[in-house]
Amino acid sequence: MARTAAGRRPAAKPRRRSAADRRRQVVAAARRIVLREGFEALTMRRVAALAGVSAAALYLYFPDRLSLMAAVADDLFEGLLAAMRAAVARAEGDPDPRARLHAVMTAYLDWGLTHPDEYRVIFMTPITGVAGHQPGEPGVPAAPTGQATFAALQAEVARLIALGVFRPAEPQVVAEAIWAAGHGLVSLLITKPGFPWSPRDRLIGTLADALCRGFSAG
Amino acid sequence: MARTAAGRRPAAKPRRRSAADRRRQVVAAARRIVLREGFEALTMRRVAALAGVSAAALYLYFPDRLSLMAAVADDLFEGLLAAMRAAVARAEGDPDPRARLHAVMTAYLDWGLTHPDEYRVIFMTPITGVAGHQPGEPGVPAAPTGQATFAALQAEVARLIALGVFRPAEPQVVAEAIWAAGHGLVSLLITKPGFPWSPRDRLIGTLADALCRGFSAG
DNA sequence: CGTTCAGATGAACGACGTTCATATACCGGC
DNA sequence: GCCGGTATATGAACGTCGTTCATCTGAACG
Repeated sequence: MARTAAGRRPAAKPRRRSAADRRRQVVAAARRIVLREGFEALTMRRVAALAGVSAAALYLYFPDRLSLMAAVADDLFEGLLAAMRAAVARAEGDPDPRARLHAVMTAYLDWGLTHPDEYRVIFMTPITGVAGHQPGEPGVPAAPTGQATFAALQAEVARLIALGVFRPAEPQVVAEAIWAAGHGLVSLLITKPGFPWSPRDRLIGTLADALCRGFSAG
Repeated sequence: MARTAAGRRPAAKPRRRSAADRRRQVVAAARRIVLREGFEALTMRRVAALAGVSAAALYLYFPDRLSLMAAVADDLFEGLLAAMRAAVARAEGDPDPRARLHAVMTAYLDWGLTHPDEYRVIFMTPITGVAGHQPGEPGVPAAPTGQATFAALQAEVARLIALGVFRPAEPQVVAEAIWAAGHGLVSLLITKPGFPWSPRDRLIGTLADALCRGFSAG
């Protein structure tokens, strides 16, 4: 009953707001919650309240909470993708081809560490029923923006291999390994802040250098 | 009201079990739940029921749910530590010093992938209030067994550096990077089972080889 | 104007973590 | 042997969560 005046029904052109628009509006509200109140506040009731809808209405657009979070993740992915693209563009003219990969990696790590709540939504949201889950049958549909982000990394790796800078290998596997290593660093720093970590800069540099060296030819 | 006959009050010798024993009993019940019903079932009420106590009684031994989970994590850590020790012992006589590290790494990865629920308790339990958390001020006390596990990895790295197999570096940083990379692989495979991953064996081998090569001298 | 029907709602359900007044069982002092 | 004090455990309760459902509403169509 809170703000029905604005939210209940847009009087004039009522059905001009399609279901897809409503969906977007809900996702936008959810994103605002993550940004302003953090990961823990990402709740169906909270999202509904901020979107000016009842909690039950969310289930008209998303079958359950995990699907909503998947949509939010896809939305938040754009921030990460933009940061990585910007880093690549910045390193565009660098003569060392490795610098591009290094830029992509550090951009990923920096973004994750400066946006921990968003990172948790995107990459650390647990999947229900891990034990009985079948790989290859996604419980939640994959996010297109996320696929684009991984594709960018994979393309970067493929280029390095084609140039002979990296030793011959399947770009897919190498990209997955690099992604996993970076994700491990970010997620561990987020999940275990009490561990006596070495300085972050040193940690990031050590891991990025080791991976570059490890995949390099020669 | 279910099984009060057996659980409500142990009539005969109630106080012969000291507080520490009670704590252990609760942790044992929690571990059984993780093993038999999975991570999602690790609930205060469920643990209490299996331990034959009321839910409120848990708060006599643990200030909150996260502290209970920390104790469970320390308990589960022994399984991982044993697996890693066994792998090291198996590779004891190998002439290649890198083989020991390789054994430790693959033991870690294998254990995590074959015990996803336990792995989630140990390494993927989210910390409350990430946003405002101060690194260095642990929200939950560190698990001694966990420290021992990391120390084993660090010692392995230090030995490789001392032997000149690895290039000179601080063992602490290198061990952290290796741990992070391995954790990333395990946690991503657990959290994103829908992603079109390369075969696990190939993934594990690629990452382990790249890290070994990346930190090696020469 | 009357009917139909998708869209939205409030209330409710069961489960969760956590708290609290209450009751019980033990233990030292008489 | 009894008694009061104290630690220990409890059931009930609070507020919140995800989710479901009968009900209502208001636009669209004849």
